[in-house]
Amino acid sequence: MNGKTWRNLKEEKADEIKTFLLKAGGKEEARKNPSEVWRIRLPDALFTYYQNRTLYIAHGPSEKNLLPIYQKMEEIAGPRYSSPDREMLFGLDETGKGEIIGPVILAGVSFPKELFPTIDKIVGLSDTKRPHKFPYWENIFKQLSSLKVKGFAYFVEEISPDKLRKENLNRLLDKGYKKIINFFLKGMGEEKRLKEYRIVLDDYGIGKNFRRFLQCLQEKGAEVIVVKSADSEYLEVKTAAILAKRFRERIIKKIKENPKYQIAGLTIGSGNLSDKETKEWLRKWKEVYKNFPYFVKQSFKIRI
DNA sequence: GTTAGAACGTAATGTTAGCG
DNA sequence: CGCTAACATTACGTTCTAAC
Repeated sequence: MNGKTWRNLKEEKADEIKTFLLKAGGKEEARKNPSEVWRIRLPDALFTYYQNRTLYIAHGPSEKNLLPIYQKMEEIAGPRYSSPDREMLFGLDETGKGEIIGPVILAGVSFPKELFPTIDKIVGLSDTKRPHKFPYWENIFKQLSSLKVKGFAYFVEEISPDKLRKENLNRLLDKGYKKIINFFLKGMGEEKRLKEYRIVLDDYGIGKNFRRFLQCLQEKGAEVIVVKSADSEYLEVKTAAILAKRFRERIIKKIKENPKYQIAGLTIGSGNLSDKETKEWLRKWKEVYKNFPYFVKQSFKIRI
């Protein structure tokens, strides 16, 4: 079973979608959980609407028959993301802040607004709020990469655990994002083109200097948006989040598969401290080798 | 297999009581 | 009066559980 999630779907819109699904041959089934509002089954697909306004779609291996239904649903509910109001969209996001293993990865993506519907199809319904195996991220990444010829571009920055030990995380994020933006500015040639851009990033606690830099971009004509949980509102930020995730997962995978970094049958696990395998690996590694390898964040103040 | 929600981790930053 | 330690809040995460 494959799943897709549609978040922040308003009650009225959900009602309209329900009516439409029933008309399209769906059969309403009994709620199986107090958090559910309704569930409707179509051939090879189950639509469940939850009280927190999430519509979850569980479907079989082929979703070809569902495409017209998705299309109709979008017509009813409107776009899930803030519509493109500029020619070019530019989103930034990071991943790996809360993990003890591996770097923090920053990503920036830019694409022309014409690609918005295409990218929406690729990442719009993808489920990024829970863990997935590497091929899940890789598959999305490959689809996005194929859009390079049509103007999709990305840049990735890495903050190593070593850097994190010496400097404030948020200031490193400031620097990393600035670097990414400058790289793009160079790529676009003329700053005049800033007028075509909408730049969106998450509010992680931006520093004064970087804020000034962003202000400067705004004065030069760019639309700059800094908001909390930007990835659920802006497609360009969600796309950047996926890219960051893919690059981080690739690094984690390489470490995990390296026999040099396995001990007593243990791998590094997910890299998060709440992962029992990660914690056990850290304990064992310290016991045997005393010092940790380069990819362990010494900045974390925990005793193992 | 899914959800919601809480528990459990980190870092950074905002707030405030109280000490010298 | 100013500084600082302690507490609270807000981000980022994963995992567990009850309910299907």
